[in-house]
Amino acid sequence: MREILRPQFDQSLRTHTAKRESIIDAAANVFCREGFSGANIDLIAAEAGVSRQTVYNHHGDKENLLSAVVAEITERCNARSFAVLGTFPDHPENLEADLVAFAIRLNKSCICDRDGKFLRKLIQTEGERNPQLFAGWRKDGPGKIWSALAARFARLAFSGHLDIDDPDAAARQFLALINADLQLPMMLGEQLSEEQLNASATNAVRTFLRAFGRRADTSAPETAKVSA
Amino acid sequence: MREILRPQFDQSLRTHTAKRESIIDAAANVFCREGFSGANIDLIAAEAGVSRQTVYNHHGDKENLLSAVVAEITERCNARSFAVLGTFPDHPENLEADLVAFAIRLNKSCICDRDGKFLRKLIQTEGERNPQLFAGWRKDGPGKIWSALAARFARLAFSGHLDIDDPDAAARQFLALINADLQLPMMLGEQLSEEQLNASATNAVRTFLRAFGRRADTSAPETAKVSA
DNA sequence: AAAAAATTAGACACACTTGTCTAATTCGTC
DNA sequence: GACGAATTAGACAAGTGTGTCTAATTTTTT
Repeated sequence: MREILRPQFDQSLRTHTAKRESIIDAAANVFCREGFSGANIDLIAAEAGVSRQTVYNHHGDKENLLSAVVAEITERCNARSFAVLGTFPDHPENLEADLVAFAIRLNKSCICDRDGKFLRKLIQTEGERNPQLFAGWRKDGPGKIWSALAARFARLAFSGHLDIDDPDAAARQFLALINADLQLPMMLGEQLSEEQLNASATNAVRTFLRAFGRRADTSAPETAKVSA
Repeated sequence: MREILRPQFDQSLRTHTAKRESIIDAAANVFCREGFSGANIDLIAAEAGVSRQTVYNHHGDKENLLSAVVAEITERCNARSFAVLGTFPDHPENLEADLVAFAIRLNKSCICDRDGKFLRKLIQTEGERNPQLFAGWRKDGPGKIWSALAARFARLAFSGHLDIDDPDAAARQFLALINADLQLPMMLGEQLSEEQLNASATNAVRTFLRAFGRRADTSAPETAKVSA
């Protein structure tokens, strides 16, 4: 039933999966724009450049198509989040600048991009009606990312760069702060400019460091090299 | 055509407006649960305890009903927000405790309540398709509330209770912080417990004051009167 | 080139929803 | 009790969307 018996030439496989991708992509766009009830399979098919029957051949019914879309986007989103998490400044040269750059990366590629927007929107519209649809997201998404980020902050605290009591809370607050200025435009579906992303991250990190930065760093920068 | 010629006895008016309220209320619930496309007028009528025809008599078509619902909820939500804003601790006895209590009030009656949830959800689902539907909310809602809150913080800074450069940014960040821990459960439609609200506000205010509290207060409280 | 598989357009049945209409009924007012 | 307005249940037409089916066509493999 799955993609079987197609080992020798991948020409068809390529177009086959290309169509599959195309359908998922179009479905994501339409679901995101119109919601589940408002989404029209004919429109999805047209937008994907395939016939309606092909959509049904690939994914069964509408519910199933939604599941496939959510699974796909969740996976992409999580992968990108962890990739960005890997660029966390564990050994910062300039803590403020490094955290700002990290925040911008995080916002750009995980929160403000099409997939992030799609997931937020869909979780809010369909999350209550269909909770197990997002069980995977819930499990591997925010939970793991938050604690991973908390671990990074804890390490920065241990190495003397930050002064943090509760790393988990600090991680959540860091994420909340870097999105503070973007919430409203994102809700209204506006496209965020480079300047907005920059300003938001800068504001956020400045406040974050006012709260969690080493007090010594502000008054005596030459005595910064302290702990191992 | 409007509600005219009904001055003498308000019995009928009461039931009339009671039905109107009931319809708006039911419609809000159903729109919120199912989205606009998914909402079913028959279901709204049933949930309001009236016949379908009565719904049409009161509000015309579905689009119109949505407008009425949004207008009603927006008004309620804004009114409540400004009411809570009136309880801001302008002359705090215990700044931390007062801000925590204020944050809890704000979350409880403006953000985590049914109306707040409804507005967020609906703005995200219908805001892009129908922006002028939320023009009123946009104009009188967050914009005014944010600047009003910023003015309060500016006053606290002026009176020496806080150390704030940019009151607007501080206000946005305050709001972001007090919601940091509630975002996820709210997205998933979970009911928030008293403990969660409490902990979220406490965490947020602690961080907010670490960032914007008078530095002097921690080390040398007697030299607090500085700036003019 | 032939066989097998996938895709396509179109028709189709079925269900659902919206918004209107009508006739009967309830309700408040006089 | 009688009148008028509002409400109700139900039928109704029109439109829309889903999911299936078929026959023709294209694409891929042998």
